[in-house]
Amino acid sequence: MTGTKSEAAPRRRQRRKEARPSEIVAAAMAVFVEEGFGRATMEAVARRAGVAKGTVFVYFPSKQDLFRAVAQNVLSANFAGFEAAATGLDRPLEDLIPLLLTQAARVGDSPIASIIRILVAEARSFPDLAQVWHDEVVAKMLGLLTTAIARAQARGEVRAGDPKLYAFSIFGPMMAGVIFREVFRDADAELPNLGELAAQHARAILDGLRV
Amino acid sequence: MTGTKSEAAPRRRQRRKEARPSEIVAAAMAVFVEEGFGRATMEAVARRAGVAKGTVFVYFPSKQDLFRAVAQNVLSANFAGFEAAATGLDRPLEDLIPLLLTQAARVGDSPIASIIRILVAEARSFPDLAQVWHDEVVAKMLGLLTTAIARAQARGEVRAGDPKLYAFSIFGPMMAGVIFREVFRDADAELPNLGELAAQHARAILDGLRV
DNA sequence: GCTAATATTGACCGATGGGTCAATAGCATG
DNA sequence: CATGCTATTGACCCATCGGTCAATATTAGC
Repeated sequence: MTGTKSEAAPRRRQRRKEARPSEIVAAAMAVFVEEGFGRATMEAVARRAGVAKGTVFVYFPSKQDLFRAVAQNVLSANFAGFEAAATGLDRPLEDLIPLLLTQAARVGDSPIASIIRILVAEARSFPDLAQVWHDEVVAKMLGLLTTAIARAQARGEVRAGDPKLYAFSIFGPMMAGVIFREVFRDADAELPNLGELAAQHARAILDGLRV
Repeated sequence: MTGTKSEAAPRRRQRRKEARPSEIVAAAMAVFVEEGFGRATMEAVARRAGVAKGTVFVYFPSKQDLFRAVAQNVLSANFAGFEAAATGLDRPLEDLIPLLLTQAARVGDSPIASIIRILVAEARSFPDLAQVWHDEVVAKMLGLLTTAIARAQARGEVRAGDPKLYAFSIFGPMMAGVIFREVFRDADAELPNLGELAAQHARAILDGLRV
């Protein structure tokens, strides 16, 4: 920022109305991931986006709105595949569960994990965001899985029990693993390998659910 | 807070050096639980403790230190029982797992759940706290469980596989349930019953782990 | 080029809240 | 009751940061 006499010295201003929002959202995601919501500043977001602070407020009326946009963006971009992946609700759980858990394992190293952490942290401060997140992502996935389990029960493949709670039995360890890695990434801790966890847990829980 | 003409109107000041720290920690816990770390103010903590803001700073040099004290207090108070409960490492997993999961279910409605949420949220901001939490609580419990599983494997009761990852298979769903309830408590969502989850998951995962 | 329209800027504002400290009130001691 | 010690107070300080807006640079149209 200081020294080095300015490299290439491009125009200081540039009007690119179309590109701004996505650029700002991308910058905001990076800052939120690094700093969390509380410590992240709009100034930092602006700097990262190569833009003045005022510009950010032109496109996003408040910090909360910006955060909403980031969350929306990340979630829609990365969870879209899930629904498609699980369309075959009637396929045997032997196929569905490993598929879902492998998908979940990929989440571990993506920005989604950080966004999830922040959402967990700030759910109380953004009740409506928590609601949207629940309705658009969590309830859908949970519903999908629950339905698949219920059908497997109807086919006599899975033991009796509340299918919704079985859904927790299935994805819970992955969620725990993702959060564990998020929280203790910088601590001196042995982090679980999510791929192995997915494979091993899939085998165990499948056997456990059988009649 | 206003009105009602002041009840009992006791002395405005009172010197109780011994009692202050614990009172302040208790008040801080309530405020942190309600507001989260970011939104909690030292003023609110002081008011809740029936004390001036300056007094809080006499006993806790900074907001971070206060938070540290709260976390330390909650964790040590409530997780002490776990170790004792799991002393019988060689008891069959059929006993140990339901015991642990039932314990975990109790966590769901205690302040621990909120503190855990905040710790998850702020782990990046308090690296040393995350380290302590890991070393004092998480690693211990995980180690206990891992050892128990490894011994069960040695006895031929549990299938092959990484015992540490099996530990995630066991407690992961409970953690997911606790966090789910924390995050969506105020959302329009159906919250899982932790007691039922503990019982049902214990049965399923025990069967799944068998050779 | 000239001009109108507007995207962009960054200095500025006001509120918030962590942290300080000189003054003060309660207590112990003789 | 006087006195010294100190626990307690709350007014104050000031850095931070979300948010505003009049000025300005850039672009498009003619």
